[in-house]
Amino acid sequence: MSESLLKHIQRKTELTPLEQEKLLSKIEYRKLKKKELLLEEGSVCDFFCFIEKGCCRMYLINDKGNEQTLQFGIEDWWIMDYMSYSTENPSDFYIQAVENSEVLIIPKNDLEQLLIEIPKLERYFRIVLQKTFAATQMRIKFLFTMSAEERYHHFNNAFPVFVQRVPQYMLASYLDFSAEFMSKIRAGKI
Amino acid sequence: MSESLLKHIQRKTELTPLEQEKLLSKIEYRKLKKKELLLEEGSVCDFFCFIEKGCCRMYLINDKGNEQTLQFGIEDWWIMDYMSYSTENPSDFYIQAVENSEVLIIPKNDLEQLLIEIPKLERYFRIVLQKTFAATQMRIKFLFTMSAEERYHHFNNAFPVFVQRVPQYMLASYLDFSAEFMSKIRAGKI
DNA sequence: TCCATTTCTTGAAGTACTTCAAGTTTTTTA
DNA sequence: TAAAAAACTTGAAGTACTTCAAGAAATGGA
Repeated sequence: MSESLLKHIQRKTELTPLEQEKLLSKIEYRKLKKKELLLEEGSVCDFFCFIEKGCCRMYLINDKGNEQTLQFGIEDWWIMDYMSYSTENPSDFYIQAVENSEVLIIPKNDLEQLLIEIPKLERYFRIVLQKTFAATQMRIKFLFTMSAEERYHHFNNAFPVFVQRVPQYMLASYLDFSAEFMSKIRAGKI
Repeated sequence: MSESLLKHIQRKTELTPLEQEKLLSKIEYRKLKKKELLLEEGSVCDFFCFIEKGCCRMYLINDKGNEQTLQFGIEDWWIMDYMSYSTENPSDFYIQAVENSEVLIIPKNDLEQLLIEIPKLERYFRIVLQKTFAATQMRIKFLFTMSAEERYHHFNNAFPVFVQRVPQYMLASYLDFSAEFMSKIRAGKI
């Protein structure tokens, strides 16, 4: 427990044993059952969340009452509502375990303190965020340039294992089309 | 020149005069004429770019030969292709001055060195990236939940001054609809 | 100040999706 | 291991856009 986060950090920067200990002392380990919520619409996202095992997603419920998935996260990814974290306004989103999962939570107050006490963490998060944003720029490119069917096939090719792990209706909304349309694409009826 | 970047950094972390000097020695100041390109599809984005004055955009040319704007940047924003920067693969994008602009360029090699020599810069970029990503999460929310007309009105309300500065057809593609549809929305014909 | 270029507008026709409703299959739980 | 819940499928009807083509208006450069 917490091994995977330390490893992930160690791949980008080296923490001393003391720094590791300091970090670990602020981390809350949590098991989430499938479908369990880590964040609900209306509450403030006052933490960073690292996924050790399993799969989580961030979603919202739209005007028509349907869920739309904005992000997925699996092992070694961080998942949170950055806007709510930064402004401390209530979140528009839910964060939910898609599978039984194990996550590490760092409360905002602790994290902000840790970043001051362990400047190497700044480097770690800078690198993580830079990669995350790079991936998001590409995602927007795909959303802008590909048809629904193209997005499905592209995602399927790029992350075949991942596609097995999540229900199709969640993937459909992540790719920004309806679950029914996903069915038709898969059946080759398009 | 370069004052605005130092100020921007100083709002988030304090650099010593020596650190400031070190940073400035690696910065290339560039004036861009309206329409001038800073990055072209096919070349590697091997720099970070800070906008001191003016307005730039990142766009691509799609299958049909149309430009689609993925990002805008104005004073005090960074604009680049993070994926190309990180992988050093050729970019899919163009970065272009929308107005006559003044930008600061930090070449990748220099920046990576600076980040090691001046750890406080890690903090600065971590904060910048965190804000940028927060804004992008909201943008995806808007793209997913709002109609074209709603996106237009929302953007207009949120950034009225900015809307004056860019041609409508660029804004239309940024909001992910056609220039013609933008015209119809504005004319109230929808 | 005039010509060229860029940007914006309009309407008509087409299309890539969505929505709805109902039924089927798969998975989970007791 | 049966019942309940969740996930997937199908077809028909609707709609929010796009595309095309042509012209009008605004802007920029010599």
